[in-house]
Amino acid sequence: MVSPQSGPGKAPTPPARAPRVTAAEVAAKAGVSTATVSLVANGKTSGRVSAEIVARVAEAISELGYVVDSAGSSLATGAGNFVILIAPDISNAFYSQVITGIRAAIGPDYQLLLSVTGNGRFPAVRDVRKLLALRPAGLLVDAPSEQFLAELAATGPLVLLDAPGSGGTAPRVNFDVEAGAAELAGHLAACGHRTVAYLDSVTGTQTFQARRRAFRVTAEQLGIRVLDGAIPSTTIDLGAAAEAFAAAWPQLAAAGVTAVACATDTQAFGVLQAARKLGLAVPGALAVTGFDDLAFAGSSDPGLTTVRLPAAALGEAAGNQLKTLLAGRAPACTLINLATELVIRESTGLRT
Amino acid sequence: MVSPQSGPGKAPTPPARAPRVTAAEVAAKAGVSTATVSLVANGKTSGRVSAEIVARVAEAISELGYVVDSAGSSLATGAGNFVILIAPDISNAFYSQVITGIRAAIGPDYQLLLSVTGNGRFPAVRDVRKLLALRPAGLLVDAPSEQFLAELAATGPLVLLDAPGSGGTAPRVNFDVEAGAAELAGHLAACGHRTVAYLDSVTGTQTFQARRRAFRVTAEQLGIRVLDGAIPSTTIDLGAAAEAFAAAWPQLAAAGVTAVACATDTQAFGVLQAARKLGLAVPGALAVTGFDDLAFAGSSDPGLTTVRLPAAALGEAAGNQLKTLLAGRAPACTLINLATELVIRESTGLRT
DNA sequence: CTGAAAGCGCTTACAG
DNA sequence: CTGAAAGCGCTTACAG
Repeated sequence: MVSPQSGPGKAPTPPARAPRVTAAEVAAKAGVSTATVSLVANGKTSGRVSAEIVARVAEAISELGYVVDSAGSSLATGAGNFVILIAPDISNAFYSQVITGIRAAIGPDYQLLLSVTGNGRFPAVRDVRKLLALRPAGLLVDAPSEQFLAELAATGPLVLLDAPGSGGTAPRVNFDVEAGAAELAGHLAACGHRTVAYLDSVTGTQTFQARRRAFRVTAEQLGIRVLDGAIPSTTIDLGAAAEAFAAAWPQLAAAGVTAVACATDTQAFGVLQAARKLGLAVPGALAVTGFDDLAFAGSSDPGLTTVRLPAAALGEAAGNQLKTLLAGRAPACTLINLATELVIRESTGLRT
Repeated sequence: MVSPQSGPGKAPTPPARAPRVTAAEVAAKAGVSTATVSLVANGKTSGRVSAEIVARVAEAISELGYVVDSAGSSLATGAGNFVILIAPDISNAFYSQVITGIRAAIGPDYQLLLSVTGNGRFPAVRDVRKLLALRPAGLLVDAPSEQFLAELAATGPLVLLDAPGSGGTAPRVNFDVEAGAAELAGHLAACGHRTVAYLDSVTGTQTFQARRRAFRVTAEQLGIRVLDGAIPSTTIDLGAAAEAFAAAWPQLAAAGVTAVACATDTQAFGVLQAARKLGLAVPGALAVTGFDDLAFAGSSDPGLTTVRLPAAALGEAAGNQLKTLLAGRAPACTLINLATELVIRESTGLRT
């Protein structure tokens, strides 16, 4: 009958923390041991606890509003009941769909928490360790750099998202960015472009290297000259991309550049914005393209030609892989490659 | 000298978890007790541990790569060293800046984790409890509903963001959305609009009620008729807003609506997209406005007139308030109201 | 079918 | 200045 609210002797030392309901309180109320409470709370009762007692304990749990304490549980079992998604830029609109997919896949048994890092940057060793010290049940890592992956070395259930070419044994779910990049290069060639610049993301990430390389290779096969690095790489930030492009434009113009391919839609929007300020007609004077197909791509001025990456499908596939891992099984398929698709809008057009 | 990697008797039962370095191992290596390791690891040594021992332990810590285990620490102290931000739609581009502000303010002592919920929806009681069971050191809650706040009742360090009019005693950092909404109404009146529709967010959230109410009140004072609910409220999603607007347009047109004010930029982008598909000239046939001033607002077609909400400042102020709370102090100021500003672009214009 | 007890890794009075 | 010990809340063999 330990009523936490009414205990007169409760030490009021810390702030006004909510009184934590413990298994011991539930046990007392139901007249059983904490071991039994644990069994019931975790649904491990089959053939181990009588139906009558299960009912009694369940009632006490719901009356008291008991929730298994994560710290205690983690300590005893080795890991908590939550999963952490690490991504370089979670606030990118792109992740909204990825996250929705993940949640749908992992279900209600695990909480999904996001680790936030700087703009398009990955956390330092130090931060990774702190994250691991939290004892997540599993980790989802989006668009990791090689270095990051190395630091992460062998840490329990792990699924990689959008991580082409990474070593290691973790299951991966990728976009077929190469096919998309090639298709994009083909489109620009068909539009008559002969000299283009590529604006890359500053993140040292495989997926961006793959986009850039595939674009370049196909473009050059088709007789397009690709000015690599003519625009310094930027974070995945509209403003940063706008600035970088504006600064580089005189040089690009002199070199005869008629199109800029960007590693992400967000950067492409920045280029569009800068182009407008510079008085450049798009696509007349300059064509612009991205990767992602964010919802905004349909309402930018002009609409953005971009390589669509199926974000929700990525999240869902990754969530499913992780769930398999968490259940202690090996995924049937260790590498999933999702098809991409070129979406043509007004930001590119036939050159006359 | 317990080297975790080399122990031959290590049970290989679970997956390939990284060997966890414990305080006991550090203590053994440094020839001290775990109590001393704890003191050193937490920087609580001043006047309690000799410089020589501090150095010895620190060296062992860095050699072993020891990180204080969050579960153990949480259990012992009552709370972990991380903070959770709960927001209805974290993948909104808006939060990128809020998060940056928060991180800058709380510094490296606390990890920032985001709780992800559905599109513009708040987590259920069940999820909140699971979150609290994780024992966060503090909570930041953005744009909460009344109901959510009630469920949260008295749970240690808590700061509310963009939560006008909420009861309770938690420190709050708000936008002065009323002033912005009034300014917006004034602008539409000056442009000659006489009948406007308001597209609200479906979230049952104070900040949205405040935006809507303030807009309506000022608009009506200025002789504008506001069609409330003529467009059903939507989630903060471009596509949902586009659909809702398109479906409602025949009715709006019949009622003489010449402008749509949206609760968020994202929804406004949806209306812009739908208007384009319907062949409506913006702002000629229809003016559109939002709230936020996302980076995209400058590159939509046409540029979006919107009430700028200083997102980074919000995050930073909230982070500072929380830090004060975490330090056990009471914030000097319990309600911070950040100024907003109307940004006029091409999506609104003088009516002829 | 049920409970007593050990142990997960840490922190914090308390002795010395 | 330093360490032995209790305790945070839970889970899991192990007895019964």
